[in-house]
Amino acid sequence: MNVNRMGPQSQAPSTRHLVRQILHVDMDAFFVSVEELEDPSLPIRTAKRLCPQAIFLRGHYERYRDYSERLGKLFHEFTPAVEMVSIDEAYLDLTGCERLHGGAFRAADRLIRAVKEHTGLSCSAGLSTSHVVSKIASDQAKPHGLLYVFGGREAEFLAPLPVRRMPGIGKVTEPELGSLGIFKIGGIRAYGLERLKNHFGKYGEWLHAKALGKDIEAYAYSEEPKSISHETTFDADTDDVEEIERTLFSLAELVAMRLRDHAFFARTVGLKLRFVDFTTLTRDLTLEEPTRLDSVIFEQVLGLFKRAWNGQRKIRLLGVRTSNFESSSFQLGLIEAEKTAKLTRALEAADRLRKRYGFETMRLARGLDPPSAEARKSPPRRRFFGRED
DNA sequence: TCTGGGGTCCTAGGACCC
DNA sequence: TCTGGGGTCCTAGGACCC
Repeated sequence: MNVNRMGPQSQAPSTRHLVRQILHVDMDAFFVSVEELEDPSLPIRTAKRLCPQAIFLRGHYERYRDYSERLGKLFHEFTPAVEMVSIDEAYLDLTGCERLHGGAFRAADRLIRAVKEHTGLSCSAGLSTSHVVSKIASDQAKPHGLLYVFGGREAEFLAPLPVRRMPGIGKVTEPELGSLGIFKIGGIRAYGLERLKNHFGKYGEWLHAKALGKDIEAYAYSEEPKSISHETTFDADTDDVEEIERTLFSLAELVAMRLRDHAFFARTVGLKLRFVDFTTLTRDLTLEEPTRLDSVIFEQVLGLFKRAWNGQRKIRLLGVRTSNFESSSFQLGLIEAEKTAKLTRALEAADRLRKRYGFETMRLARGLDPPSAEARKSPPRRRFFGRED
């Protein structure tokens, strides 16, 4: 393992004064590595080189999630303060782990070895006093390395790096900074807080703090999602109303299922439309009555769609989004409440079947494809229980 | 690179209220 | 009647991330 250190080449640092020690762990080529483990015969490097997106798109999400969960468990053996921020990435707060692990640096080193040992996967990690710096450090440490940035040396570590390395600076902000003569992270700091604020508003403050290696937001990572959405791009652009409605219904089903899974009611439902020419629009609607029912979401989104589309331009992509969650619905009239509860129970039963046998086993009539000429002649395929194989 | 799907956060304007 | 200022909620869009 490559062990790089920023700062004095002395021994591993002490956490005696309880300086915050944030570790960012990032898996190396996660999807590809999992595939290799599962099927070593796969000439995956060649495939990846030829077609970098293919593996990701056709990937095995279940498989990746399994590995991700195993990693999460392993991380928890080091500290209870684990934030999985994506399927292959986590922050661990190692502050004050002196007694248990002999210091954050040693813990980080052991963690990287443990990941390899227990899952066969390799990862990289950055350790510092803040989330931003650790994130950038883990990136610098790749592959299979650990980079520690000593407390007090954060800004110095960041200064020579190109601005694009900073998470939160993308393809729009990079040239904008460039037009101000700022190319390195150190340049952000040198430009000065006031001028940054004049130019970028609140984002200017954010930039300045990040350039010094400081976390600006509390990083209060919440387990609960703020929005749930599904979208799909058609194989061929379409203006076929039936196909559009069928698709919206399917998307509404997927979204509603996940709402019930989280025990959420959504107050706001939204539509996303992308036309042939790639122009994209969104429409939101806030309901009086929060919902988690497929049919309600579908009806509302369909309404939005009808108002937003004049039938002129063909459609490339449709999306259904819900947000503004509440944990319970408003008080309904007694009869209404009973109906809704019944319907919800039925849908939840359907959700359980779907989980067990796959989403396709249980579809409401609206979302199903129309029967093909073949199917109309022959007996219908059974879609309720189990698969046919 | 002719462009997939799931998210987060921010801004800005308008409606509405006091 | 015209005027002010502040606050909240809603909606649309955009930048960015993995």
